[in-house]
Amino acid sequence: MSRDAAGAEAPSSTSIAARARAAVVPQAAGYLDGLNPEQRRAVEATEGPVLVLAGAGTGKTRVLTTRIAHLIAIGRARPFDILAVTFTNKAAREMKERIGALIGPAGEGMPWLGTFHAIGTKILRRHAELVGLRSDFTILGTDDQLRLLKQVIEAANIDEKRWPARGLAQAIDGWKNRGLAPEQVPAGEAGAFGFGKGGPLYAAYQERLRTLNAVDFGDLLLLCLKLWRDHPDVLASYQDRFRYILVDEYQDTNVAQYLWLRLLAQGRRNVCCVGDDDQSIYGWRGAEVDNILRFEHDFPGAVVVRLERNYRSTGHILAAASTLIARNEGRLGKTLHTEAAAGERVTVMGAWDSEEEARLLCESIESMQARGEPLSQVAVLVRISAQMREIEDRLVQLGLPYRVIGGPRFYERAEIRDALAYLRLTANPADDLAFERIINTPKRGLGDATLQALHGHARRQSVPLLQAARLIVETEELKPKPRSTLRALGQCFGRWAKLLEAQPHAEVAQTILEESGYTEMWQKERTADAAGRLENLKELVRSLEEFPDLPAFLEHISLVMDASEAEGGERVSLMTLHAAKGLEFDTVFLPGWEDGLFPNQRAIDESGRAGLEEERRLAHVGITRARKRAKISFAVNRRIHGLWSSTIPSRFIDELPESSVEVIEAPANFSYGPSRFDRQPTPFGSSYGTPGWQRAQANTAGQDRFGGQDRFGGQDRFGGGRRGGPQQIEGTLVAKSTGSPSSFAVGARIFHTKFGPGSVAAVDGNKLTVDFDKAGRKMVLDSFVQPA
DNA sequence: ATGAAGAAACGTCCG
DNA sequence: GTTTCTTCAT
Repeated sequence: MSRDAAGAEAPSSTSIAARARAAVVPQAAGYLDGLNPEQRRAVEATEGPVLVLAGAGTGKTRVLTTRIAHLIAIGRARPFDILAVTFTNKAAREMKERIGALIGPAGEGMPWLGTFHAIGTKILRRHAELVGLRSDFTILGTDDQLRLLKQVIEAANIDEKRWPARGLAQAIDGWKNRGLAPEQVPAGEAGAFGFGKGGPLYAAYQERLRTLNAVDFGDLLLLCLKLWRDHPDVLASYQDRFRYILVDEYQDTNVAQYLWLRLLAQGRRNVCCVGDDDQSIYGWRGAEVDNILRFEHDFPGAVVVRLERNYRSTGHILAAASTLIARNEGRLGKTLHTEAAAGERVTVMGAWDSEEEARLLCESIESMQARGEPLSQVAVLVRISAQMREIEDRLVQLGLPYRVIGGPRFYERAEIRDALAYLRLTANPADDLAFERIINTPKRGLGDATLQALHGHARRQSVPLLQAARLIVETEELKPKPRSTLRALGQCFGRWAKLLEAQPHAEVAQTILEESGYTEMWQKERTADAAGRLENLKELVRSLEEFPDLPAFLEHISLVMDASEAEGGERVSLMTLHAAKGLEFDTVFLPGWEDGLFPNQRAIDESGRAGLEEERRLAHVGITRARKRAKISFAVNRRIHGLWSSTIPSRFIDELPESSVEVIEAPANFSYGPSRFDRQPTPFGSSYGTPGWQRAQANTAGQDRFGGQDRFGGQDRFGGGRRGGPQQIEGTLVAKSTGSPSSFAVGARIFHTKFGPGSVAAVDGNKLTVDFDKAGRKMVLDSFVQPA
């Protein structure tokens, strides 16, 4: 009551009492100020299920954080009564900060704000015994998972060449994403891998995990489900504990996460999901758009709030994005609007090939820089990372500083994983995977033969590898040299473990890395990146200091994927469209809008219309990253898998509203001459989108007059090469790929290891267009197929 | 055990 | 075409 009054008083900050109160609880006052009516509704609808459909740039995080602040401020919940789940650590961190800013230190203690995985871990550690684990279980990263799967496959006597561990990992992840334990996998699917052994292999893998006292990422959720199903009392305690549940990015939840949430939400039913069906771009990772589309059905009586007022982009940008996304059928429907000015139109520009596209794009950035635009407000968003190289090359040439966002993650780097393996093994001598990783890193002469012997010994004595090493050196099984090396290694780990009790763990880590010879290994290597690796190791030791002890650090590191990249600096940002979600920039370049690349052919092949719609959402995400300028471009020729092929402008370009788009002609360039646009599509007002045009385009493309890479050969080549060109280029390509044209004829029956049987629909040199019985139409190289 | 040559991938990527 | 992994030979 009195708190509500305080809220109402807040606007009249002239009152002495209000000012005095604000000095004590400064953030409690006025946190609702500045919310628009819809946002306010989303914040104040505290009871029962709520779905907040938050379009791009509509203040989603603000609603989420204000809602939490509100729940605490009006006394509905204490910080530890609230479960708030996000997908990424970054989002969780951000939310913590913003809540802190709203309600002060009171918000610091939100123990249940975190990623699905972090919270799952926390719950599992408390009840590990109930699902057959010890509470100090280790969490396996992707690389460990793969190594383990390889062992499982070999143990089952299956040819790992034919059935790579990667494929099994994908299948298992897929099952886990759908909440399926080995015995729940549908019979039809279980046979999909390794001559019908997919199911048993999954079971064997889980068995191995159990004996290693380890879990993978999927298990963090799956085992929670098992725990709750087998122990209703435990479930009830959590249902009771979480008075309010909030979920960020609900459109990205997979089935397992959905089940996890639903079990918890069945308690008090105060669940608030925030998301945007138009920004669901992780279907290939198991996300189910359906979860958000079905929310009202799953939670009857749900309040649905739409946030459609956009605070980020100008009118034209919003119009372009909205018109585009309106083509999707599977959506709840929102229309973004803004009070901002119309601003600049979205530009669309064609380039001759990807190299020219990169050049024009970077020159455009350069001139923006000259006009005084900060580079930190410029981003280039590509569909696939392979597009990055050409753009990077160009940026380097022009001397424009840039950074790549979402590159290899810190923890995934080899040196970090090696170092972590040392730390893991010190903390947990039973960590066999860590042992295998470092037994011969740095090289110390312990090769396959030694490892084999160790494995045998470990199995016979049923002890972990490190323990086996200590035992085996007392026998005659090994030759003298490896025996003494191994003895020394075993003693090292014993010593380090003791040291851990006596010294600060960061110092011990430093000692471990030095005494093991690991740092020395990189110091001796004089390659360009060795220095960077040593720097990363230092960073690792430094970050260790932020944790109370080594186990806490190891847990953190296994859950935290990205060491937050050093922000700031005047740099152009380069990233994939996926990595761009949640970010915004004044100017956004969107290159590579070509059918096949974007929308990506594979997405369409594998998921049909759903795939196309996801690609369209990706386009929508791309455009809505821009505050002031969105610049789309495409190339007419692009090298795909090393072969030059002609491309067609993305169908998405045609779907943009003409009134918000401006078609830019590439600046005239000496190497082309005035006739360059003769064969260039004019994106608007012509019929280039028609099948006929596309066929015409595809046909001429087969006989390109000049190969992209030779374009700069000068006017001589351009003028003279017009007639002689085609043969020359064709010849080069064929010679470089296989040496002979395809021996397959149209109509021939073939077999492809990945796609199975099919019949040849078209032949182009050594490229075949094949209609596969199962996989549909695909382009493949003839060297990958054999006669059926 | 280490380097060179050959083969295969090459879609997006969080925890 | 480029990169990365594997395999083979030394």
